[in-house]
Formats: sequence, structure tokens, C-alpha cells
Amino acid sequence: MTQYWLFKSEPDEYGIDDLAAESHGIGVWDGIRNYQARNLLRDEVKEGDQVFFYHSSCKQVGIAGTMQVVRAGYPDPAQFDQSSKYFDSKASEQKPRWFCVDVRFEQKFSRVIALSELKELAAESGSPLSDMVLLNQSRLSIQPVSKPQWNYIMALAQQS
DNA sequence: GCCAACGTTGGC
DNA sequence: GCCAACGTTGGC
Repeated sequence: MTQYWLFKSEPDEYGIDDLAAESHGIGVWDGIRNYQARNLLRDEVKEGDQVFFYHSSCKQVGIAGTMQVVRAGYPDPAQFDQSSKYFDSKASEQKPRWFCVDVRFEQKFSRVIALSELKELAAESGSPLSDMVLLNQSRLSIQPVSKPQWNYIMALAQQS
């Protein structure tokens, strides 16, 4: 069963255009160093799942497009790489601490669905966005999206 | 650059 | 296990 997620990234570091420019549009979603997010990557995110690409800490904060998970959780190689800023001396190949997934670019929306717009829509009565994790636990960088939320936002992205 | 919210660390 | 201090995230 397909599940839905929202992954955050700072576009100055790695934005949706960077993913689209990768070979076959496939990139590694690594560098996640938060236990709650790690647990989701390790245990819950599955191949075939659909993901919103969210741009944080930038001019246009919001959802920029979609991607698909093409490889489920595996140990993040960066934790073993001494030259990486994501190196973790307490992690070992036998006992990896951090996990990553592979994703494939799917589509870039014709406009960024702004966080402010999502907040406004969430305030409407009966909105499927009212309990969206993004609006209630905003710091989590890997977060679940419900199917109604996914469909609602996809419909929003189709209108110009 | 500010600051609120929240996660992590470490002494006890 | 509590909690103060500190660090990070992320919107504005």
C-alpha cells in the first residue's frame, strides 16, 4: 500500500532542481540526524511511496513538487565518511545509527504551494490539512502525509 | 538577524 | 530520571 510523506530540504543546499538534474533523477536522501525522522526512514518509508519535496529556510517556503521512493531505508554512508560533515564517530558498519533512502524526481509544480497558503486552507472548517504534521510539528524533517492531504494538495497544485 | 519551539547533553 | 544549559531548526 502506497504511503505518503513530506521531506524537507533547504534549496540553497539541495533543492528540487538539484534532484531533477541527477542521473535518472535519482538522489540519496541523506544527512538526516534526528531520531524521530531516522526511525521513519528506517522502519516506515517504503519503495514506491510518494513524497512531497518541501523547501525550507528560503525565499519561497513551501511544497515544490513530488518524488518517489525507489529504495527503502539503508545505512547512510555519510556517517562512516570522516570527510563528511555528517560523519558520526559513534556509528559503525555493524551498528549504523543513521539511515537514508533513495528517491526519484517525479514532478516540479508550476508554482510552489506556499506554507502560508497551506496554513490559510487548514483554518477552513473540515479541511484535511487541519491535522497536517507540517502545521503542528513543524520541525520534523521526515513526516507522514495522509492520503486525503496528499490528494487535496495535488489538486491544489494542478490549478494555476 | 531575531526568536520560539524543540531536541540533545550532561551533572547530579 | 530530572532538569538546566545549550544547540539547532526554521519561519518571519
